Amino acid sequence: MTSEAGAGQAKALPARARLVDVAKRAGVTKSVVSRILNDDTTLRIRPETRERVLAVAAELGYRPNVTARALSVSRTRAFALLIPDLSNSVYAAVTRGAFRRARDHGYVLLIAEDAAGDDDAAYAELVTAGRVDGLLVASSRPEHPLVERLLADRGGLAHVFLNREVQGSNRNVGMDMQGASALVVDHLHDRGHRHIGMVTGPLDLAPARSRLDGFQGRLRELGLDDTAHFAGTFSEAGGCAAAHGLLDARPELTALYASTFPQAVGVMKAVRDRGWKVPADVSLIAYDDLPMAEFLDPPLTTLAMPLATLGAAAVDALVDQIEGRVIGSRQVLGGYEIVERASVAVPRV
Amino acid sequence: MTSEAGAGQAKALPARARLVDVAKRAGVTKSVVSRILNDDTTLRIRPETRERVLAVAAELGYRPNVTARALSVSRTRAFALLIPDLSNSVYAAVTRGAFRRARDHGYVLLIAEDAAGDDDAAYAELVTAGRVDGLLVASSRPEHPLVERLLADRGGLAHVFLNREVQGSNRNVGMDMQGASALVVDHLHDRGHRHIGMVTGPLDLAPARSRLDGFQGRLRELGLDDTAHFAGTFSEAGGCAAAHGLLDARPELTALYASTFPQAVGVMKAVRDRGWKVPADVSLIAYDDLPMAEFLDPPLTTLAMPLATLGAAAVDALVDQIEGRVIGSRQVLGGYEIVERASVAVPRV
DNA sequence: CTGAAAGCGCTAACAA
DNA sequence: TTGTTAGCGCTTTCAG
Repeated sequence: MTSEAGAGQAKALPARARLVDVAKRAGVTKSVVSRILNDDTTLRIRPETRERVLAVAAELGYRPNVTARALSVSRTRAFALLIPDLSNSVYAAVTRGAFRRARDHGYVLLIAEDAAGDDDAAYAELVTAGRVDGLLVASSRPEHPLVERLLADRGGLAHVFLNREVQGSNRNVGMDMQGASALVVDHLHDRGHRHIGMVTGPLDLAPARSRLDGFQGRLRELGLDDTAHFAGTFSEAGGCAAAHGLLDARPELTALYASTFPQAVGVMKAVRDRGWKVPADVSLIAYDDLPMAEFLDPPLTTLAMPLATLGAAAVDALVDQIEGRVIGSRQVLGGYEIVERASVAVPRV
Repeated sequence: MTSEAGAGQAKALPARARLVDVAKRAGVTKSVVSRILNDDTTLRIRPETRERVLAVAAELGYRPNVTARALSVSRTRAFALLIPDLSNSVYAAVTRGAFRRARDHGYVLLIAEDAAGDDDAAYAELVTAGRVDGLLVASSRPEHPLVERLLADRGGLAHVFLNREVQGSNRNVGMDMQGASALVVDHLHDRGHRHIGMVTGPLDLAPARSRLDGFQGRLRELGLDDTAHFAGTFSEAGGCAAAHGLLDARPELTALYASTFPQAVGVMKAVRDRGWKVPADVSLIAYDDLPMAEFLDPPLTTLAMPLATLGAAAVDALVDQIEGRVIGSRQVLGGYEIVERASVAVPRV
């Protein structure tokens, strides 16, 4: 056992060393230690003193108390990432990217589920209570009370919107969902498909809308019909229902693009329900890639998006905002690709 | 610079009201307001004063600064839930249960991914830095550095282990995985199966072991062979490989029990690989239920576990620990059930 | 019934 | 090159 804290406390546990403990033991004052540890550049100090302080800090296993520091500088060095649905695996990648980057910037990333129904529970607990310096909002609910609050309260809390366009917020960070969706169309077109339909998300959600725009845009450029699409919730059930609706209305379709992985799973069920087969009767591509894709029947061809990069970019934007640098929307360019598996084939005859 | 705040700052934003602001406006002192707001029972105060204070607090939208409070009482009123893999949807339910209960107890729940490879990043950031009062450890890694740290550092940070047995920790909170696994066996047995195999997780992980124990125990009670099991990682790939291994060695098996939802998806692929069908050739049940189960082919029969209850129970245990009440391991009893879909049939002939 | 004051652990002017 | 001191916003004895 090392440190053993300090003097002979009766039967106290080896309490955590404080700044003052380090200072005393090193024969200097708190402020010196503080400045050394935070490597204050304006500090002129004798190298030996610095060494001594550093040594003592290490010996005592000193770790600053973030609470005290936060109170002092009114900065918590924590961000919160609000995600709408924890059970959606896709957010895991975003989270990891964001977490690492935050760490590099010296921030912790707290994850919170911003579930509908909980109202602004997460917001209230974290933000209003002053636990974080900034917010990464990945929620896609359109009339989210939080959004209005954030927008109204300019100059208030730093924040960015992730993967969605909040009009006039000037704080959106996104990926090129449109370009990626166009790539899906190209992929299908290259393999001979001329009747392509899309299962979208609820069209009042910006991300759903963007994917559709990219899809339709390329279709038009290609001189193809762009009217075959049907909305469903972002879930297996939503995908299933939408696929049925779409296929009922447009039996000529030979390929489908699902806006979401779970929706794609629902689509697969829908085509089975109709006694069809993927890809013999309809080809299918899903937005977002997950390990599970490989194990579906057939293995699902997907569009892998640069999720971790998105998370990291969002953190960068937030840090820029906090440190008073430029604030503005940004996009992570490229980084997406089709991962071919077996759900796409040439169109049936 | 003094406190000042309230006074005529040049172009200051409507800064957040502090305790002292409320106090001044109500014509009392900080301490009174503090005691009223925290409803200190030892406080004897004139009802009208109390009303006035409450009114002013509401009017000013006063929200205590948690940082300051934390520094003062050395309690953050936050817990961290460490989960091993954010992309595993199963944790979402645990998280929700824990979050709500924590809220009821007046705590926020911070979620962190305790990924292998990040080493103890999450631990260091949250715990060592003193951001939380307690830890809910759902990680299942066996030789986790964190576990040893927690165990060694008794009297240190409050913590519970969720859904796993850490020997001698006396801080485990779990579900009846054994009873649930026995129920799976019964379900299969009732439908005529006599040759039942199990795809387990890595057997050095306690949760994997418990499920196997329950499975084997009931098999033995039923006078059946209990030796058909094969381990794989907790993933689609692991399930697939294990199923192949198991079926190669034991072709007589007519039913399989997968320890995990992703594994079950892998198992389904394995049986397809072999040109077999679920459930005609082999029946299949998965531990854990997810919405997706309904949409697989065939819809997967699952064992739904009381995940939210587990999360809540873990929080209760943690709170008990912190408030100096009994500490001890506990189990949430029952709460599990088979949700029948279409992956179980009578044994092939 | 209410106020004064000390202090939680740290940072940051300002002195020396 | 280092020390002093005044807070950050809140809780909590202890007085009055």
